[in-house]
Amino acid sequence: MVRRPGDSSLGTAPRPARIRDVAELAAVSVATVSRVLNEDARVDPELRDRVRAAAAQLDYRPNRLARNLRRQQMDAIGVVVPDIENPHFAEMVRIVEHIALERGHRVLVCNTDEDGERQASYLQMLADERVSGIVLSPSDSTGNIDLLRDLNIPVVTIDRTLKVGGTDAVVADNIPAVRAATHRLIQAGHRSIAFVGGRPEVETGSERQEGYLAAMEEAGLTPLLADGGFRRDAAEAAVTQLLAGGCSASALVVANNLMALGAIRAIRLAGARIPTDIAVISVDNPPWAELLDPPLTVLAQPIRAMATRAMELLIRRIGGERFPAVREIYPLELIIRHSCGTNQL
Amino acid sequence: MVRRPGDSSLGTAPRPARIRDVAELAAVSVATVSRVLNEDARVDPELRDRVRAAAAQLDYRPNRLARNLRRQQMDAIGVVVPDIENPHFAEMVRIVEHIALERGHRVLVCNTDEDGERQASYLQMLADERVSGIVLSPSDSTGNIDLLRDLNIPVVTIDRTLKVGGTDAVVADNIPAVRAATHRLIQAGHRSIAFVGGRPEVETGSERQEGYLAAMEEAGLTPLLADGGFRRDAAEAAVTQLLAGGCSASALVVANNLMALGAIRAIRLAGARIPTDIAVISVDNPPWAELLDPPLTVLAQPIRAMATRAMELLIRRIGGERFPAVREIYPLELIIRHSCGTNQL
DNA sequence: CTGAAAGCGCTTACAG
DNA sequence: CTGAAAGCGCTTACAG
Repeated sequence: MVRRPGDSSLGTAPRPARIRDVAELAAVSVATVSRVLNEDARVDPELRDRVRAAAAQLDYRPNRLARNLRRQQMDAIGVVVPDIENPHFAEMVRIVEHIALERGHRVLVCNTDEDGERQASYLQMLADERVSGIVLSPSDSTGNIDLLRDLNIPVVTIDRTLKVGGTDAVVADNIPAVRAATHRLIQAGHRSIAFVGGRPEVETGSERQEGYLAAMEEAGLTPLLADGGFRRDAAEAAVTQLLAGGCSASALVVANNLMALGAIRAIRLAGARIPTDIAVISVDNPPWAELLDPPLTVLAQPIRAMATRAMELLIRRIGGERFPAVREIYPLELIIRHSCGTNQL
Repeated sequence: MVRRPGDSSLGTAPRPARIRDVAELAAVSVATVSRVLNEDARVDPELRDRVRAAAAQLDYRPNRLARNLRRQQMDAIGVVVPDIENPHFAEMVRIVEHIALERGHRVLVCNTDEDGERQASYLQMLADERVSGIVLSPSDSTGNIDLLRDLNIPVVTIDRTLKVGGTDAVVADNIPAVRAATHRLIQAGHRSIAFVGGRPEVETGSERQEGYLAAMEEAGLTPLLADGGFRRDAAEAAVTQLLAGGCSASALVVANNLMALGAIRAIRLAGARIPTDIAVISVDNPPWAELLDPPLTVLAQPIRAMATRAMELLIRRIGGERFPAVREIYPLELIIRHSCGTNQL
């Protein structure tokens, strides 16, 4: 049994009006209704008003699912980040979203939780739903982008990028920044400096480690790597183990803000003091960094500029513009606070 | 001109295979292909294998947009939160997402940024796309849920709830918690206690304020309200103004963690010390609370339990289960650290 | 168990 | 400017 719009027997909600209902009420064709609603072609003003009135009267809302099928796209931008609990990415999402909404795009946020499989499945989903574009900060730099490319869905990567080329990338200049920071610790007299690293299989992880290693090597010092996997708890465990191992590290370079939290906690629990016993420098500048005890010395990333640029590129691609893939690199800023030893750097 | 699957002239990507192509290759009907792919009815094993082989050979992926239209739903759970940069909601999102994925649901995250209009437009979008259910933490408690109800899309609210009844709600027991915390400050000798509040038009905002007011009134003390709008910067400005106004507040009750950051910063900038000059208690227990200077006394919410319960309810609703709307209330836990004065409470 | 056919609700060449 | 009609790619009663 097919229910008609008017047919609202008690209990069940009335079936929503379809375009055909509007057409009938306005005494025009469905094509005309469609045109009016999409402000498409020039339609006779009188018909336009009739259609609008009919639509209003029936409380008509176009069925998006039908439109999606017909157009083979869902008209939204997907934002895929590795860890929504990381304030760095949370801020990025907010900025991207703000710009997208401003430009009339809807946005869908997906959190891959530093998991390659989840990334794959979310990208698959966004491809299946035919989003118009994707801002991706990969959990897995080997991520498969082919399906997106086949479907002509533009992707711009941000913060971290993909192994395969061909997509626009907006990244931070990690290597020199971490190298310089490590170098300054060395100049301040530190000889035993450990690196609390994030997943080396990801660009930011490997680059930050590389920067640290370069500085250590230049100074002829032995590097000391602790694996924090970009996560707070893992970093806490790694640093606890480091300290328990009788290691004599007098300084720590930490690869992101979540791990800084874990590292600091581990140091405290071990009864050591910052910066007296152990100096700390971390990447990222979350709002609480300056309020910590002691205030945290950081390498701040220009998230707003990066996110803005990424959206600019994506929107141009969505608009069909064609240009060679760009890779843009933004410098980090060293903000010296107290956790690295006052004014020592 | 219609392009056929095989027809991949240079340059353009080959059109993706459709169900009909699979059917032809496997020499069965499209109905059979559909059945095999949906593991629907019992299909003859031989046909099944043929279909699977054909699908694999053509690298067939069902067109989700067509399926969505046919089924009138997109098979995903929408998660709508007021502020993705607030670690409280970020954690909630992660837990909800984890459970959803575990149960085979895809998830779409939407951030309404404490904005009623954005909430309306995201709910509209999720309705239009026919998600199977929504976890909503409202930015605007007057939010319109009717369209969701008309479409039979279940909604459960979490943390904050809606004015209109009829939806399941999982909330924290804000009033007694804030009242008790305020009361303890009073017992510790404080007479001038200010409240840094979040948007009173939202449930958590009004309830926390109510708890504070109740305690003050019971003690015959004059309340002092500062509006922080649940935002860090606004709270910093409000507290700065409070202190500049020559107010003699010796303690602050802050309604969420973001505002605590702002309040602490304002106190520092004003040259006052915590807890000596001003004691601070805040709602929320983000990971950095214990690492602040001084460690922050907080009212912690059982986010995991709340999010888990919310998902349980939602999944039952999605499964078609019918039961009266529930409202579940979870207690907060007072965690005493140093920011309220050592052991004074 | 299997297939032919209807239909989900739009959009968009095509003709007039 | 307007309408009749085809078609987007599936799913699912219905018959056999």
